[in-house]
Amino acid sequence: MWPGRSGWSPWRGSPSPRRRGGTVWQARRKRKMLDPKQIRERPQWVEERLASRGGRYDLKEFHALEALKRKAQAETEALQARRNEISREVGRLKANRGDASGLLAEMGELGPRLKEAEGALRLQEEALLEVLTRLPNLPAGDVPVGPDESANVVMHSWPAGFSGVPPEGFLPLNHWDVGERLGVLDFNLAAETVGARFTFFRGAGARLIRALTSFMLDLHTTEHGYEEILPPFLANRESLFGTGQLPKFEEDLFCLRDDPYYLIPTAEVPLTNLVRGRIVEEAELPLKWTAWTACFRREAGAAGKDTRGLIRQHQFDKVELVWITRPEESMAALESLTLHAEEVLKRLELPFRRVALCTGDLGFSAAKTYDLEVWLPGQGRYREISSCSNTLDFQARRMKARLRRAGTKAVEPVHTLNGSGVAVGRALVALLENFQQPDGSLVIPDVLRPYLGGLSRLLPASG
RNA sequence: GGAGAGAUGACCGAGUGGUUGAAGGUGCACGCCUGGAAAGCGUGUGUACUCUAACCGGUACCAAGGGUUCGAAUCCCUUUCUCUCCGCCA
Repeated sequence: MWPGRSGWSPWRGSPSPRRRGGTVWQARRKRKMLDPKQIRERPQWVEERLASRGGRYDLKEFHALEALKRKAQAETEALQARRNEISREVGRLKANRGDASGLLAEMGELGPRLKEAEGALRLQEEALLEVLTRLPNLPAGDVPVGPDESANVVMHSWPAGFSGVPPEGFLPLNHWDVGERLGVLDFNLAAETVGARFTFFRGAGARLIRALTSFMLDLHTTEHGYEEILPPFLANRESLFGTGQLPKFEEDLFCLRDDPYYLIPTAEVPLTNLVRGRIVEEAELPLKWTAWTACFRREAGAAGKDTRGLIRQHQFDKVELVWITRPEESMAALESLTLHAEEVLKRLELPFRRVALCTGDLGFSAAKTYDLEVWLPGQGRYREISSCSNTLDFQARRMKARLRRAGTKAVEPVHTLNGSGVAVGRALVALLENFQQPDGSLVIPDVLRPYLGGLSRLLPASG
């Protein structure tokens, strides 16, 4: 998928990571989230779209700050223009042995004023950006409006006519009971070694994780046209800002103590940032990347939720899908990407449904999101196993990822999309709950058997 | 971790204080030429903010930040990254 002909590579010449907070802030000064012009020119429309997410987004502050900033900019630039003019004239006079003392005197008076103006402008810019970068993306026009997940809309289910009713007289167990009966999960050991929300996978459990991962990556690379990437599991502030985790959601991330790096919460971060700061030729799009990574999340706001089992862990494996597209094709790309994630579940024979998230349930960076929810018979309900989003140009603006139209000089932000294809830990959960047998064994779905040496069934651990 | 060398536009690569946003080349676009193409010739080709109805302008940006100076890509300091050698190491 690399445009090899042009020698384009995201690993060459990428911007330097920023270490200190101040430097990051500097770098951020030029970054946008929503298009500020749009906010200025269509304030009411923007405000309404934001309001549909729920919560309060007061744009009055933005407009006030923006006006102040532009005033400061005009003043500063007028002084700078005069400074440049004087410097040029001084140079000319000196070359001709003329007298520049009058100009130098003016400069002596202008210098401090300029310095002051520049400082004021800088403060205005920082204040403006502080507000701007914390505004979420605008929901797309076809996103159902609603306050929370209760207003999400089920698009379709698979397989058709699936009822979720288990066979007569069979009570499916929770996956943690199945996992412990099979001897493939050990939560206690993890609690001793690290703490809550970690797991040891053992024996066939560990191998199943690996099999699921390989199966997904193979599917996406050989049939869906993605290039496989194995990225670093750490990212710097700049990258996390680009995808929208920072500055607003710092408390959700694990941070290293002695280095300015964070553990990635999703491969979306390193993958999408492959185009950060780049201008991509139109002909190179779309770019489609897939990656397996571990993902790390503090789950700071989830105390007491899903405390048992694998559903909500601080570390989990995920296969991610990322597209970089031209603006006009991103909505079609979202459909393709979501179908690719659905294909994983179909081949694993896991019942699922697709849900369109409503405005109130959208993530910070997303303009439109489909969740795939897999059926968990042990819980008797559907649970999220994949989330596929189109961020439109939101992330692209933050990370200055642009495309140049063929045959023109014009550049514009690309569109970025991401989706799980799918969450590996939760896929194992679904496997354990859906393929458990009344006799305590676990049947292995056909597509995974080649990855497990032909193994077709796991038997309960003896003793 | 130690020593050294570097970081300039889509790419390569000049440039050590004064109309340099930046020579030259490549690439790209348009035109000429051609039956068509190649070659050749000519012209044009950064990003962002701001101003304007538009044209025309203004400002910033030569890794990042700070300093010296009337004036900095160019001098000084700090940081980051890259490369080479040494050390250490999966």
